Amino acid sequence: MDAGLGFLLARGGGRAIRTFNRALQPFGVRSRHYMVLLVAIQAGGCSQRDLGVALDVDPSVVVSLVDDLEREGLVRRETRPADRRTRLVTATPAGLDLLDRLRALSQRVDHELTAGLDADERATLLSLLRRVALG
Amino acid sequence: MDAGLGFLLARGGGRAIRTFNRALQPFGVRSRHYMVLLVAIQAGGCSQRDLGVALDVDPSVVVSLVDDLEREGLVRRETRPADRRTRLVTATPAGLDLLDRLRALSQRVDHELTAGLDADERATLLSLLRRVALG
DNA sequence: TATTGTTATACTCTATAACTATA
DNA sequence: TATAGTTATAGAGTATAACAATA
Repeated sequence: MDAGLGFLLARGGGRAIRTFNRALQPFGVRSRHYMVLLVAIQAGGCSQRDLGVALDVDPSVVVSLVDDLEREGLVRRETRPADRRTRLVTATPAGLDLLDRLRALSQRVDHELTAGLDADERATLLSLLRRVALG
Repeated sequence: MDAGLGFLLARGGGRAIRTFNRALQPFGVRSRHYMVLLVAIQAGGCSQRDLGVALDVDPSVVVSLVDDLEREGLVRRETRPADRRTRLVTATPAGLDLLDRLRALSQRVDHELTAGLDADERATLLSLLRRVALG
């Protein structure tokens, strides 16, 4: 099929999300929850606004994702005295523990998605995607 | 950010769909309608089942996409005497005409999405994506 | 029995606007 | 006034199951 680049991106992205979500099912979270956990932990605590920027989603979406994670005891919202508008999202020990396992899972899924590529090709794709998907 | 390949694919795909849909707005269709038109015309008529396979979507989704296009007079459903279960989706002259314009639009959007890449890099990305997104 | 298309339904995702509390 | 977070809502996308017509 004479598919354009945008179509291939969209289709590959859909496939990536579905595959990862299926793999995440036993853990009771979905791919976006994983991303929130990942960003919050890597930053050592992160405002919801910054989470929205990092994930490229609306602040209102961040609210419900953090709600879900908080309900599961995986993150906490802390109010910072410096600016009492912002809520600093930090991981609990349970959140840190879960992220460790999900990181490995994420790598397995990435590998499965690119099963047809060798290591060099995978690295090339990753670097090109970074320049297209971010910024 | 330490983003995995799946995350970058998902994010790039989302960006591609949103950008293309915005560009398509004046034409009254969305990206999936474009894909249906494209596949149906390239195949010179296509069953709904095959459209679903080509687009990687459920048959029930194809129904509503073809409904939309038929309502706009862009495609027709023909019953084939050979197998009266299948509906052959073919483009009308108006559909062919629209596709011509949308093809150019799609190329512009693809170019915009990969604005940071040179021609070689764009070709490499396209070929790698084909192997990841299809099959 | 199996397949094509259809309908119905529920859930997720996306996008927007309006509101609150703080600055 | 502007910003961070929240709530509400509508529209689009996704996933499933059940059904009719036909093979």
